[in-house]
Amino acid sequence: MERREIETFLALAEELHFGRTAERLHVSVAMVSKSVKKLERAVGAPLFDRSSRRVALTPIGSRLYEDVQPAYRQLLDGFARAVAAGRGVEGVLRVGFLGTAVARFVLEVSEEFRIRHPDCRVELIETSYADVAGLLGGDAVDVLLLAIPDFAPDLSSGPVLFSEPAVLAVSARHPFARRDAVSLEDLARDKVLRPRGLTDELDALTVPVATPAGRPIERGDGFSTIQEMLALIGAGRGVFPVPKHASLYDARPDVVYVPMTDGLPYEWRLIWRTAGETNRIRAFAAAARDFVAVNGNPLLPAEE
Amino acid sequence: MERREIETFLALAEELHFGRTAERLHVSVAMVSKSVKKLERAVGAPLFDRSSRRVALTPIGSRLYEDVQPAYRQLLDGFARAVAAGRGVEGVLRVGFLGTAVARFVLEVSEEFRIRHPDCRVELIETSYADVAGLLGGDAVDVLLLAIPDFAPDLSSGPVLFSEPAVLAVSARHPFARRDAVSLEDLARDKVLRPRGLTDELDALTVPVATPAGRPIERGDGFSTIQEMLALIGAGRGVFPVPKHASLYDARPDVVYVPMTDGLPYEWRLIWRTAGETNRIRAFAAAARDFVAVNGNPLLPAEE
DNA sequence: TTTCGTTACGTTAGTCGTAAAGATT
DNA sequence: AATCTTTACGACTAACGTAACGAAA
Repeated sequence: MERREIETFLALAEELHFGRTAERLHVSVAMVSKSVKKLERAVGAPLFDRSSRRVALTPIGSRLYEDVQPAYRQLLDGFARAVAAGRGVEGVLRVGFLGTAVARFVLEVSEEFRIRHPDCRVELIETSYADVAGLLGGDAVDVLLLAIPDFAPDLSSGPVLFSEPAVLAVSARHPFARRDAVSLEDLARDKVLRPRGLTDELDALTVPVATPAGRPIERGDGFSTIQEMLALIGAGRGVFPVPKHASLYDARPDVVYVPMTDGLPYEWRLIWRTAGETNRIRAFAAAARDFVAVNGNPLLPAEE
Repeated sequence: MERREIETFLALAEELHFGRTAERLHVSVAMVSKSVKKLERAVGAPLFDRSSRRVALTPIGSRLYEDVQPAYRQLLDGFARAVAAGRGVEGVLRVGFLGTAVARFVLEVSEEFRIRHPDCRVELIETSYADVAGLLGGDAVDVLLLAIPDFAPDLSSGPVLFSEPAVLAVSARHPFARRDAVSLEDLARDKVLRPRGLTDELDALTVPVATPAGRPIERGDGFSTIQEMLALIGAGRGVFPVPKHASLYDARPDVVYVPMTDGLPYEWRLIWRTAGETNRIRAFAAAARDFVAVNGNPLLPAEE
């Protein structure tokens, strides 16, 4: 009972003519004959009553058709649905991002993506630090724009889309506020705020746990949103390294952004579950790659 | 989406382990890997999230399983039903016969058949001449015990089970009644009764339409049952050739059976629709063949 | 180091189309 | 004679297992 035999049986049961069946299936007439014969051999009884003038279903063949036709249809439907979800660039793609600033980038890439693939709707989902791991693991978003390198073995990431130096957000009254630059080493002199809900591992990837010289970098209050973080900074409760674009998008009188000399650069890339990779994701990643190839870092002024 | 791929997918979705899946399907682990990969390639997305330590369904894989599992089950059920109807010797076999005398033979063969195939019920259906063509053509019986050679191109027949000479049933007051024998030539001197509902072709096969010398053999009144035929004979309304065993089983004072010198012998065999041939039929034919090989003609006294 | 999934490769079996044959009207 | 199904045969593909390899704990 192979797929080809079933398809041949169903087609012949409908056409009742070997020639037309062969044409419909794009195979030779000989193959139709052989496939039917093989199925009949497997069943142990003729399925068609045929002469060179007439082709008709036997009672057993008729019963088999009634049973198999809907089941096979259902099978094809299920398969088609899986293909649409996997290969087809249609349906819905859920793109997560972190912070309102990058929303602009995601929006512009989505615009390009929508032009290329009009059948695929894009849902933009702003997420908090706490959800970074949860969202991807829990199948709440398909792809996430992050500046954190691969942090889990079952995740894949696209190429670096754009890179930014780190700046340190400090209170306007903080001693650092008057300096031209700070280094990682300086982080040991204050407390670094901590995004709430992040695993220790992820937190360490965002901000090192020790300075290059080996001094521990202490963690301070937790926060859930960017705004909350900035409020804590303004109140002098600690410092936090952010990508440079934040100095443009999140300017506040009580917060100063000081360039970091040796902070890890923020390398933005798309991240998705390896096991959940689909054509939609590949297409979105391609659109993002192509977008930055033309426009460069969309969050910072073009460099001369 | 081949059968093997579907089975592998379903088995792996249930086992979540390549080794056990391979064992269950009696294939190598390599084949499981390749089949799954091929299906994933066709779908365009991973169906399993797997490492050397863990195998889990992806959302797309999970959805595909939900869709495919019941459909495939239904497909197998339909196929199994066809196999049971065709290859399996189980279910019901409807055996038709003509005249109560041969019922004894059919009964004894059924007895043997039942011993060989306890899962198959046998239904005995006595039929009238009128139904011979209709019963077989209309799927009312599966196999029929007849003494008429192949009369339709889409019918098959087994070997001759037993053979009997023809005798002519005549009225006890008929001139033939005192003769030791009659010939086909004599049939032109009276009217031959005609089974009702028989096609001309079938009627001609039962009783020739002309004598060897070319004189027409006229047909008389019609009858539907053997008893009716005998009543007409007794009343002197005509004659009718019957197999010799009728002289033993249907003896009546007003009817005399005269041996025919050149009548076609009655060659009893099983007949069935070629397109409806099943293992049940083959098995019943085999039982009948074996029965007569041991017992000879069960309707006549054993010859010395 | 063990367990488990993947890749490589050579053998084997089966698929397929062309063309000739057989059957039916 | 024309139409339609079946059989024969040769080229080719892919299915399969063994064994080596790679990754994970």
